[in-house]
Amino acid sequence: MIDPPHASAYIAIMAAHHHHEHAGASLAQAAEATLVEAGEQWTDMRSDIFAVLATFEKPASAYDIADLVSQRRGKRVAPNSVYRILDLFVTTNLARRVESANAYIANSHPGCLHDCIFLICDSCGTATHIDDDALTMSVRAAAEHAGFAQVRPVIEVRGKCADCD
Amino acid sequence: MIDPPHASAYIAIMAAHHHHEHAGASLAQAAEATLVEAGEQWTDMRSDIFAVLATFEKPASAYDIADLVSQRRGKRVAPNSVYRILDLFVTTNLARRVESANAYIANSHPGCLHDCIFLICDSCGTATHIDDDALTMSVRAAAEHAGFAQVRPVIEVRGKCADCD
DNA sequence: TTTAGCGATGTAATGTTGTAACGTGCATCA
DNA sequence: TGATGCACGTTACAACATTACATCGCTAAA
Repeated sequence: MIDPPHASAYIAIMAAHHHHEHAGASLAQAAEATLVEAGEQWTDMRSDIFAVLATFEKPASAYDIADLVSQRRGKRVAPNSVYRILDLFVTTNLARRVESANAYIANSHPGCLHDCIFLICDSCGTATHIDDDALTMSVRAAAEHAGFAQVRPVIEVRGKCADCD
Repeated sequence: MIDPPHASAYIAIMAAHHHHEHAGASLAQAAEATLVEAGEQWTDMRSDIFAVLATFEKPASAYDIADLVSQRRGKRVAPNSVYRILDLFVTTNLARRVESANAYIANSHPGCLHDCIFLICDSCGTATHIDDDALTMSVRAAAEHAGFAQVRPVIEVRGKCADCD
């Protein structure tokens, strides 16, 4: 009477569900296109912040980003400004906030919107993500069944990654 | 080839899976028993902090708790002390940290350990939780499949609750 | 060509959340 | 009675986030 875990289901999905995993310049281009598509401007500041964010493979705090962008520009950029732009990125799906790390990470496939599941290593801090729409849809369904609307799932898993284990 | 959402599955579980939902004095007793069981002391300070935490129906920040406990005792209790005890509560499963709110909430059924899914209303801040072991096990399985160990899922859903919707 | 409006960014201050380091009091037990 | 261990106190600070307001540059209407 209790469903088995969905391991087999998500393997099938991972195989079935292909989308572009951008990196480097390709990613920046995709990000720019997405922002413009959303009616927003792709400014130097936004470009720099996205570039810095994209270099991280672990979630980056707004302050980390502020420091690096400051270096890059030879002029102090206040956390404030970074937050503004990160918020924009999050709302336009160019970046994600990792709640359990108070930090942000670039979305490697902007334009393609779905909930994703982050895996964050407690040792090395690196984050990967997996896309399992069946699973995230189930979480949404459960929340909606409980009377929630305008649902935004936050699904993160802390643990030890394969390298650190 | 893609599993349907598990709405029906979790309904079955909610019906099948009964455990005590404590409240008030009963909850405090259960908390005390659990702490002692874990080889820890149930001190006045811990009792006060748990009592204050349990009065909230929305996640409470360590600072909120510090203020109320300070009032209750007529003497300033530093956030520091509150954090120490909250950490203890979290490790002993008397309380949970709500990552997306940087806050804590009493576990209404300590002793019964499983991952739970929090629903937090963006309007009124109230939090409820649902227990869907099939779903949380699936999340665990997905993370483990990706090579993660010592997995600790963080599953929270932000949205509008039925009252605020 | 001014100038009013608007969006993006700068600046400063402040608020909130979380930790580190070290000291004190108190119980237990050799 | 002195050593040990644990709980808690105190202070300082680090990290994360927001608010309010100023400035800059572009563009569109006067």
